[in-house]
Amino acid sequence: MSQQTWQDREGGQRAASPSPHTSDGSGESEESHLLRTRRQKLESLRERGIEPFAYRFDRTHPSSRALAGFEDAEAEGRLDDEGRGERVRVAGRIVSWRGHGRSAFAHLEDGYGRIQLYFRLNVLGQERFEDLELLDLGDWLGLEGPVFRTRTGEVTVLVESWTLLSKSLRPLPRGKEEVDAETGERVVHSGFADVQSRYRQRYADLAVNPEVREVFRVRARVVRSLRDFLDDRDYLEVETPILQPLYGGAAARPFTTHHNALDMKLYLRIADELYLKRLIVGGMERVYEVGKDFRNEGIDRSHNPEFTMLEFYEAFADYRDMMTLVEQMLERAAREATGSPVVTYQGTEIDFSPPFRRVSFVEALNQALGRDLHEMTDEELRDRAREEGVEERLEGMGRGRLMDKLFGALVEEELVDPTFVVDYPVELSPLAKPHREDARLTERFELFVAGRELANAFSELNDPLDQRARFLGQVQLREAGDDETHPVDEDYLRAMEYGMPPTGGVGIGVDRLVMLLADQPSIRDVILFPTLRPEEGQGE
RNA sequence: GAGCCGGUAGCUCAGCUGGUAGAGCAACGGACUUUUAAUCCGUAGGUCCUGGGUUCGAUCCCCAGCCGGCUCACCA
Repeated sequence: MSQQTWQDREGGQRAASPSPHTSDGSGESEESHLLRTRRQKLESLRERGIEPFAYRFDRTHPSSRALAGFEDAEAEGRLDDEGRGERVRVAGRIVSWRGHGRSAFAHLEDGYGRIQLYFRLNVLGQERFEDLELLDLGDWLGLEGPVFRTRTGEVTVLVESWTLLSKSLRPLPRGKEEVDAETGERVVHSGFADVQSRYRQRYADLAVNPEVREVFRVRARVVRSLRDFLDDRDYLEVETPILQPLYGGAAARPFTTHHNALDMKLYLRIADELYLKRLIVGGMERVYEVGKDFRNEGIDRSHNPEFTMLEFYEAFADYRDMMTLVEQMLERAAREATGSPVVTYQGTEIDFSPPFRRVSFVEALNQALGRDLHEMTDEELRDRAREEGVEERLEGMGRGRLMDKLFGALVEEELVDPTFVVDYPVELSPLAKPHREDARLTERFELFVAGRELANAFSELNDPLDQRARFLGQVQLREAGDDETHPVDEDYLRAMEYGMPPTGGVGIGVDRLVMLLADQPSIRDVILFPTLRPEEGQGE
């Protein structure tokens, strides 16, 4: 928003009828005015010999400890004659300011909370008190002084000296808030609410909305809990390629990129699966990986193009063993993230206490269809999918995908409490072992919670001949027009030919788990920097 | 992708049947040495998302587009 642009406009028809509020070429936007004012303060600070960007500060007390320390001292009668507790050195960002002539109150926010500051002319001296005029909301300050309690009862640092740690040159989009005297609720009078801006400028969102920081603390606890759970069971954490010459392990469209030196096309992985199972072949009996997968598909409140997946594989286990593991793992994650296995998600209680409900894929779908799936032709399935409002082009879609679409349309949203859907049709699961009792099915389960898929697992297919046949079946589907089929991976087949033990494997969508445990409605709320269209003038 | 809702000051939002915009907070100047949504006096700040159209006149009505949110459908 340059001055030039403004003048160009003023030169147009508007100039014919100038209003008293229209500036005459010296005009600048409010935003640039705010920025300019702060830069001028920065210059003034330097002129007064104050370095606006410090190197370090010795903090003795996080705000929370300064508050607690004073209250302890007060309770134990350790305050001095003037009612003051120990001297503290605190540091943080100025988030409110109330000037009173020869004194001023402010609030300082740090990573542990907030504490009030009290500045007085006769404590700081004329010069240092006047320097305060060059401070702004958002500045980082280090302060030293004794802690006391004000007449209105708030524990406060009486500032005896202060150091500017970093000058803020851009005002934070901070609103005002108060606590309702009657209800005790926090009322935000205005704030940083524009969803797009909050994701785009997550730094400002975090700075202004403390509850957002808490979401990401929960996220860290969840991920640590998952790792601890597996580490406790002698799993080894590994890292496998993100850049892959061939993608696989899921039905999804990949991102592609290019390596210049090798002059070759590379894919960003859509799943960790095939590499982790190669490790099982190699004798690493229990492995897991937490990392980003990338799928070149739509974005909505439960899908981000890059997302975090946990996959773990255990030799000598089958999918029933893995169900038990998943139950235990999620119960622990819920407890460690929220303190209870029962969490409230968007107003609905969800209980992660084992055992989870189990329903058969075919039975659940048969019930929803009112017919036996196995007696329906592909064409009947397609017609039914169309009736149920599946709006995709169904023509090239194989039988498996049709069933999956129908299941998604008819059954998934009913699955609120953690529910294992078990024994998927073989067409849907090219990497899963055939069911030991019904060759039309595979030993596979998906876990649904709150109507969304949270985990996917199977008794891993370890017969290389069967695996090759399944891959070839996928090729046929691709030729029929399905663009989310699994490609043939010869290297993976070679690995399996060396001999792969029976193995149970699980994939868990970590972002979605965090959504549940942090009670967040959108995946973007649990990803610090979600994928967004670039701002104007950036990117392509 | 479809439907609904929205885009006005740095932030949060008003703006009547069409007469070229207001408030609170933030900012700036002033008063105020225990305030806490501090208060009081004053000042400044706008491509009303973009482009067309209708009209004497459009923030407002019409059309198209861009961006976002929600709901529905789908890939974890």
